[in-house]
Amino acid sequence: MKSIMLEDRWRKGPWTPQEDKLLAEHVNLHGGGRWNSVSKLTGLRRSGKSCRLRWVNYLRPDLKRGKITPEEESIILELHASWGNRWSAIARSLPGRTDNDIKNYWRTHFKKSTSPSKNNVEKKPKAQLLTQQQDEEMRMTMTMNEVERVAVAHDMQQEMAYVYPFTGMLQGGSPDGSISDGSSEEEVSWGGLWHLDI
DNA sequence: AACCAAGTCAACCGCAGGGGT
DNA sequence: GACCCCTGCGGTTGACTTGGT
Repeated sequence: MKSIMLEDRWRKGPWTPQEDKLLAEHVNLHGGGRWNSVSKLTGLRRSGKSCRLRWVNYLRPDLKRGKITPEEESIILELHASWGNRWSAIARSLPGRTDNDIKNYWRTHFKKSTSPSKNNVEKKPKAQLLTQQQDEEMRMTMTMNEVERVAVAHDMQQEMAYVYPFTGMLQGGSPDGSISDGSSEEEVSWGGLWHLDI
């Protein structure tokens, strides 16, 4: 019985706009981290893990939406060749993209056609991976060709365009003072899936 | 128009590592 | 030093969408 109640403690499945709003407001007020306390402080019936994932993969204001560009794709290819499936590390080199984005992209675009390079990517102690990662990051910044530099600069511009509407919402609410009134374009990107009540 | 396969994406799970006690 | 808790990561799954027949 008790285990059933414990399992029942956390809600699962797609997030509702209300939950998103609560989480975004909480992170806006208190910052990220301490995810396990989020449910207590907000009343959300979501695990800390779930909250963190939702924030990182969807609500974060600096997220870039839309398709992976050819420039980003080439960066992914290069970094994956060096690092293998270190998605979070690769994501750090692609501002606005999450490890989940990249992982999904890789799976759908490359996994079938090319077997991932496993050079340098055998299981290694984390510390070793970190040093290698730092080396690679250094190398990336030094060897990034001109096309990629332009691409990154371009991405930064695009990113700003994405960021501001969202940060505006998160930091002070949307111009009309609400997360969504259901009529804004934002509502579209907030997902048609979620129009279900808790 | 209906069906099916492939593609896409959000979310969950299990594990490992780090920090605090 | 051992233990516990929290966080982050990578793998996987399942629902939904899109495109082809």
